Amino acid sequence: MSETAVKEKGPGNGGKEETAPGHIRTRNRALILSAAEEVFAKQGYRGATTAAIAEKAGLPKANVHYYFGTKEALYHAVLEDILGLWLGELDRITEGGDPATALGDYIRAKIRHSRERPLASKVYANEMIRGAPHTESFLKNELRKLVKEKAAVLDAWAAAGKMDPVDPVHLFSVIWAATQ
Amino acid sequence: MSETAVKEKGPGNGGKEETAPGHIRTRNRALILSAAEEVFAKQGYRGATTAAIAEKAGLPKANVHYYFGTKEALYHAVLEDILGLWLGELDRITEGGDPATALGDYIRAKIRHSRERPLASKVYANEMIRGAPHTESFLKNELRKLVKEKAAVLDAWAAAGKMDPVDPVHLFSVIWAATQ
DNA sequence: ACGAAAATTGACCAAATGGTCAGGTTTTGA
DNA sequence: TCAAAACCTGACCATTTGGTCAATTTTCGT
Repeated sequence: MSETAVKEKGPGNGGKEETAPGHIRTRNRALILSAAEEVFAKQGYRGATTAAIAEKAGLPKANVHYYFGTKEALYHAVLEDILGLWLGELDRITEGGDPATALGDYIRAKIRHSRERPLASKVYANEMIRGAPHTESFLKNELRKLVKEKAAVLDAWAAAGKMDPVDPVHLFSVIWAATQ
Repeated sequence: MSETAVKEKGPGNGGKEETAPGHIRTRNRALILSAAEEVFAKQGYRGATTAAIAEKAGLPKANVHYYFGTKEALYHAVLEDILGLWLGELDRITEGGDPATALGDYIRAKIRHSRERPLASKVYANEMIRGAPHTESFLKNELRKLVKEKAAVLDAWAAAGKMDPVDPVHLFSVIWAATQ
């Protein structure tokens, strides 16, 4: 066919549109991550298929692999999103405060998150049922920095006699397990 | 090879052994169900493979299919075991008692079950995450009788003004969801 | 406008998996 | 003892699934 009007592309391109550099990458990754969260939540890791995720994202399967490589890596990315969000709430925990109050606040915030983003919560519930095979590696790598910060706070509290010493990784695991 | 001693069979056959009629069937089904519960618990429905279940049961895969037909049917049987156990505890719920006490007792018993048979609990946790696709059919078929009995009790309580009327299926679903 | 980089995707694989089956062995009941 | 029923299982098979690739188009920086 002779191509007369080959303009018109993906989703509703009116006239003006963002022209950011990595724009497409950003949008598609978000699209895929969102779809993946939903499918992983409902089907579990093995139950989720890259094809299903791709369809839900409105993209061909090969595109999913283009952006995330493997299913494993995609799952990893989804978990990173979730854990990052949950750990982000830890900002409020500082040496100044008191452990009981701070942790109480944190747990409340965490429960609110579970309500507001139930899919994320379900993904993590599945992860825990399987024995949380990725979580430890996470807290010791990607999120190590944040964990170390908060570990310092816990240590300070313990040193000040405000609480018993605990392993932060273990503490968060328990909290997350309890707030499913 | 010329076969000299073709005796010796499956698992450790010493000398004397049970001779019940359906003995083999009973033992192997139990073996498979137990293995299946473990694998379904840790891997979820899709994650569980019939090969893994067979290996854990110490039997060839074809044998698993011989006894249970399909993976779906095996999963169904595992769920039936679990739900039967949980509903069995309902014996204590009779019209004589008082709703708050009886349900309180039941919930306590249910929580104890979760502690004593964590695998069963995990299987059901997975089932609920996926939206409990089998549960409704269960309560309306295999376990219908028991459910109807208890529904009668609940109705009697409601009629006697001891409690608000509720749909029993919904009530149990909520309790089970809450006691994960 | 133009070449490089990024993005897209249909067509393929190899491996994994649920399931089948025919032929053989063991149990069981009479 | 003997035939029927139950049991066993290696070898297959069809489908599904994660993943790859090369050819093509689109976007981007200059």
